[in-house]
Parts: sequence; C-alpha cells; structure tokens
Amino acid sequence: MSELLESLNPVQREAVEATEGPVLILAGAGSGKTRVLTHRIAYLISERGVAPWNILAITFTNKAADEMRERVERLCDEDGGKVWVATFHSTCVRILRQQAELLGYSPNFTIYDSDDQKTLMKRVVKSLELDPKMYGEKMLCGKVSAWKNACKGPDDAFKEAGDFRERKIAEIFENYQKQLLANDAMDFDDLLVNTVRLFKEHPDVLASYQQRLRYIMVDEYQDTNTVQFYFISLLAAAHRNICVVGDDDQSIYGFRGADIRNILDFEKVFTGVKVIKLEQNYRSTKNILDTANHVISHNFSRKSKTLWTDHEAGDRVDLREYDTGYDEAEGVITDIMENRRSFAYGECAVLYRTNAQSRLFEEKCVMYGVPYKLVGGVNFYQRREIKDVIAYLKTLDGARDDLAVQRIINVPKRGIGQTTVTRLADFAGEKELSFFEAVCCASAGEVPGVSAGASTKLTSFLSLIDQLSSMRSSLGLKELVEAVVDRSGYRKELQDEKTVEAETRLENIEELINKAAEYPDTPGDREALTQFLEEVALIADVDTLDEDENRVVLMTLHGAKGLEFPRVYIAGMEEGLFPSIMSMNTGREEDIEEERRLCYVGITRAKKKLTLTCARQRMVNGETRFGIESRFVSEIPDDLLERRNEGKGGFAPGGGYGSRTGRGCGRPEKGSNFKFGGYGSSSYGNSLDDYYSYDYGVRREPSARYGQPSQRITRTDSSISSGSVSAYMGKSLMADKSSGPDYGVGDRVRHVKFGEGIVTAIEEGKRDFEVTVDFDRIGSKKLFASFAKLQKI
DNA sequence: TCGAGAATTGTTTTT
DNA sequence: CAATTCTCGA
Repeated sequence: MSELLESLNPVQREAVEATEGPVLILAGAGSGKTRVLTHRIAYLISERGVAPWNILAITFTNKAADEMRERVERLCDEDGGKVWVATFHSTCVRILRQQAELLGYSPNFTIYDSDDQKTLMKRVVKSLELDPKMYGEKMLCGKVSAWKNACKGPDDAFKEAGDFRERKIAEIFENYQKQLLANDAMDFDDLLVNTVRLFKEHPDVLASYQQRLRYIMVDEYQDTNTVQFYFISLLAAAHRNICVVGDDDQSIYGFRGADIRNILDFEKVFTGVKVIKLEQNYRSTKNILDTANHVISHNFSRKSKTLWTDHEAGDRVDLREYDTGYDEAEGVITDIMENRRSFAYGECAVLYRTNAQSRLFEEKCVMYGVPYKLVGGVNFYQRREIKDVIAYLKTLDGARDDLAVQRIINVPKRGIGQTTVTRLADFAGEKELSFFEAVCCASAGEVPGVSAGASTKLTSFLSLIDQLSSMRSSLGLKELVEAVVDRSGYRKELQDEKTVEAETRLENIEELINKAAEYPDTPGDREALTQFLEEVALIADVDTLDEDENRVVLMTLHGAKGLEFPRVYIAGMEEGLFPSIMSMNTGREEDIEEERRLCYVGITRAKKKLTLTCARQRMVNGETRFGIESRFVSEIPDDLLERRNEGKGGFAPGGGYGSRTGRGCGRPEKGSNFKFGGYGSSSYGNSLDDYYSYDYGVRREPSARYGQPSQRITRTDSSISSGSVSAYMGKSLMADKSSGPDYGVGDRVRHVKFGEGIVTAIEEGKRDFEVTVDFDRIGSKKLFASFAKLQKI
C-alpha cells in the first residue's frame, strides 16, 4: 500500500482513493477531514499523476488555505505549493482580475467592505430622495446581500416586488449596483455573483477554467450559499471530479445565506454521488464528545450520525454559575492562571456568543497580566486610520473610487468642508464625472458654487495626490505607504494630538507599513499595490491567529469554527444570550437549531477539558439583566456535568431575588418555552436593578479603558502571508500611463463608465493630458487621460 | 468650517 | 454603556 494511505483509517482511505466523479464526505467534528483533504490532494499528485495546477481546493478562511497548502507541501514537496488553494472570495477575485473588462470593470477594480457598502447605500437612498428612516441602510444591505447570495439581481427583485415599498427597494438595489459599477467597485457578494455571471455570459472563459481545474475540492461545504454552489457547479460541470466535505451539524452561517439544502441539491445536480461518512472523532475526550452528542441530538433536522471515539473518558464537563458577568470573567481568567501548569496559556480559548462579551475578559487579562489574543471585534483593516491610508492608496491606484476620495479629501484637515464636498458630488452626478474628476474641474474654477477659497484648497489637495502619483514610479510599496503617511500630513496630525488614542493609531499605521514591507519592493510595481489592497480587503480575523504564541485566545463561537484547543471555556450560557434573543423571538425552531449547532461547534473545539459558565445577571445596553441557564446546558445529562456555584457573599443563590426570576441561573424546566429568559422582558423589578447597578459601580474596573496594554498589540504578528497566491495572479493587464495616451484624435476608444466614443481633442494640461471624447451614448466629455483609462479599439 | 456637547440608538454571528 | 450621529455656537 502506498505510504500516503498507511496513516489513514479505512473510511478515510476510501475517501482519498475516490478521486473520480462526485464525492460527498460527511465529516463529523474532529474526524480528520483536513487530513483526508490534504492526503487526497497529495494522492492525486503523486499516485495519480495529476498536475498540481489541475487541482483547486476551496477553504473557508485564508488561514485554513495556508495551512492546507503547507500540509500538502509537506506530503509531496514543492509540487504541493502549486495547487490552487484559496477561499471562495479570493478564488473569484483571481478570476475576475483577469477578465474584469468583459463585465465592464477595470482589472484593478476595488473591493468594498461592509462599511463602504453602507456608506454607498446611504448615498443611494439619499439620491433617490427617500426617507432614510424608512429605508435604513442596514436592512437594505441585508436584503441586497440576501438577493446576491441567492444569485438574484435587481430584475428579480422587481419581479418579486408586491407593493410600493418593495418596488422602491428593488429600485434602490438597481441603483446601488449602478453606483458600484461607476465606482469600479464590487462588494463581497459581487465577487461571487460576478464570477458566476462571467461564466454564464462567456462560455469560452468558463471552458478554459474547466479545462484547467479538473479536480475540485470544497471544505466546510455546509456553509456554502447558493451563489457559491452555482460557482462550483459550473466549474465542475465538465469533469465532474468534485469532492465536497461538510458536516450538517456544524452549519452556522444560515444568516449569511448558507443553506443545508446545498447538501441535498448536490446529490441532485451531480448524479451518482459517492457518499462517505467519517464518524470517528480523534480530537476530544469521551465526556466532551458525549456532551456534544447529547446537545445536538435535540435538533430535528439533521442527517443522523453518531460520533464516537476510543479516547479515555477524561474529566467531567465543568459548569460554573457566577453572580455577574464580571465575576464570570474573573473566575475564568483566574482559573486559567491557577491551572497554567497543566494547560499553557496558548492552549486555552475563551469562546462567547457576541463580541461585546470580549471586553470583560480582556479587562481581566490586562488586570492579571495574562497574555491574550483577541480575535474579531473591530477588524484591524476596518480601523479608521487604516481605512484612511488605504483610501489614499486607492486614490493613487485609479481615483475612480468616489468613496475613497471623499474619505480623504479633508483628512487630515485641509479646510474642505461638507458643503464643498456636496457641491462636488452634485456636479459629478450631473456631468457623469467621477468625484475626483469633479475635484479637478473645481480646482480649475469650472464648478459653479465652489468659492475661490475652496478652489485653492482643492488645488493643493490635487497637487498632493499629483506629487504622490509621480513618486509612485520610483518607490517600492513600503516607501509609497510611508510617503502617503508623511506627505499628507497624516502622521503629523496624529503626533500633534498627543493622546494615547493617537499613539495607538500611529502604532497601527506602523503595522500597516510593516505589512506593506512584505510585498515586492520593486519601484512602481503596480501589481504589488493592487495585491496589497486586495488582501487587505479580504483578510479575516482568524487569519491573523497564530497558535504558536503562548496567549489565551478570546473569540466568538463563530470564529472558533475549524479550530481546536486543549482547554475551552464557553461563557455566557444563558437564555437570551445563547441562544440569542433574536433567535428566540422569531419563534422559528430552525433559528434555535442553528444556535444549537453553534453550541455543538463550541463544545467540539475542546480536546481535553471543557468549562461552561453563566452569570445570574449581566449588563446589557447599560441595564442589568437577569438570566437563567441556557437550555443547552439543561440538554446535557447530569452525570456528565460537574456543577459548581461560584456565587459569593450577598447573593443568596436561588433565594434573594429568586422569587422573581425563578431560580436565578437555575435549571429551567424542560419542555417549557422560554420566550423571555430574563432578557428581552422589560421590567424585572426595578428596585433590584438599582441595587445591583450600584454594586457594579463599585466593582467596575477602569484600568483597561484607554491605555492599550502591551498584550494588545496582538496584530503585529502573523504576516498577511499568502504571497504564494500571487504565483497565479498572472500578468498585469494594465497599460503604462506614464508616457501619455496611446491613442490620438479620431481614434475610437472605450471608457469603463461612458461606453464607446471618438477622441476629438487631446491637450496637454499642467498635471495630465486632457482628452475630449464624443461618446455615443452621452455626448462630448473632457477627461483626464490618466484617470479615464481609455482603451483604444 | 469645525468642534464640543447633546441626543440617539443599538446588539448576534462574518467573507 | 458605548459608539455614532446631530445640533448649535463661534
């Protein structure tokens, strides 16, 4: 038998050897699915003689992709590095960069994150003169995202619309898409939708990818949504060598459009599917696994399977009840300290349902000097200062992203106010110019309503951009970022502020510069910048997690998917928090079931020791809420649990306020419907609220408020590190714009936004060539050559 | 134009 | 409670 197969159990081996045709692997938690996938890839290469570039493996996070590539490399040397391993999103970006022009985008289109999405959405609502209260951008982004996840466009939205409001929303959707295109931008969902569109509209393009990617593997299949399913279906249609790995019990992204039906549809679309079940767990002790099995068995809609292990029973699962959220955090962190000889800090993880819960744990870590790593919350790349610098870079990279230009036009302060910006935006809208082009016009005094004073300020802004642009060809990426920070006056403004906050911002900027330094430093390397911007947009929080560091990990249950830790704490096991009040209020059992799967995911992260904790009362939105034990706890048989009441002086457990709240954190009766597990119900004895609130006032821990503790600089580590992705990025499709336009008067040209037209004049302006084009659709326009990116046809 | 202070508002989970 | 948006005076 081949060496590769020897280390696998018979079922795993079967999964590895089933290389041809569609395969569905139902892999329970900890059953070695990553092992199967990596070995399968290695097997394809070394035993079946498949070329590495004929293999595509899609993972959920960049971190998982890196890990998988590494492990494959270990199994079959350098060939492993040539396998295409990436997330759905980065896979699509890579394809789109090559073919964007077919969709009316430029090859270095920008990617909008959820903040940008919201900003754009607000603007669309405003431009349609609708009431922003009636049409909240959050809800709209949610709807648009849901449509896109289901692979539907504005026309579908119009068809589905029943009433006035729905028609309006469809109209907003349509407009939003137009604005994205005008800004040469795609949101996260567009990356998938547009790739699918590309494949459908250009069968030749699809065929070339089908030709190349003959073996396709998808990890975390239970979390794919409809667009993602279309995407892989199209790619795999020709060779049908598609292998998906998933666990319906770990499907926790329903809110993002993930659909378990994809598992069923898989067997419909790909006939003759070979189904393989991996049920042996190699990760956890028997007690932990039993606990997980008991909890998940309360779900009705699931494919029946039972995980087993031949590991020892291990400790019982701890359940600890605390008086308050503060006590809970204190208890967990001190427990970690006390046991640090059995479990190193780096072996411990604290998991919770909501990001808001992290603060308490963070404070306690700071207080006791426990090294920790906070994953999630505010993403590094979403921080204001980082987004500002990125906006500068985007502006230098094309200036068609109106949001980016507007973001930095007055950052740092240069006296360009809201009024001017609005004027410019209106002018740009009227004349169908980009915002940046409008700025150029205003600087030349061509925009009515912009004062001479404002015009001067705009000119100096333009000369800054101009200056940076011209430096670009002689600087490496790192120097370019530094130049942006220095020349713009951004660094100086922060230095002058002299606050701890500004200091932190500067540190973050330094960190961004460090990241930039990891890219090729060839002067004027366009690709480096484009790639940098792209990775910055697609990076996830878990991607920055480095388990070699000896730090306690704090993160949400969602973030923990796919990871494992010897010691796991799950905090906040209370009705209304976990399961969340949201899932309880819909009254739909499916929503509770998703929460239960989340609980199952959390439990199965633990290898050796699991502790569940809850608090009888906790601060939520500034008010004290009383909680009762989560139903998930009550679904665990008593003999698996080690209960401990950690309440201390002053609170009689089960008594005191017990007459109102039942038994505090006590066990709820089985079978009853906990509509208000203390959360969500508005009045629960106000006098008691007051009393306990006062108690908090004494207890509050102000130490970690502002000062960023040294442990907090957790993001300096782990490089962005998918440099290997670049190997496949292919050649640059960009024209060199340094030596003037490559078209002349009378030539026919294409503009991304305005379509085709004829060049009627070219004149050399002081900062750029100004080209006048007579467009077929919209008539004559004067454009700046370097930003218009006109293409000769 | 811009800052300070007031008012308001919000809570799931994320590529 | 904390973060964001709004309002108003200079």
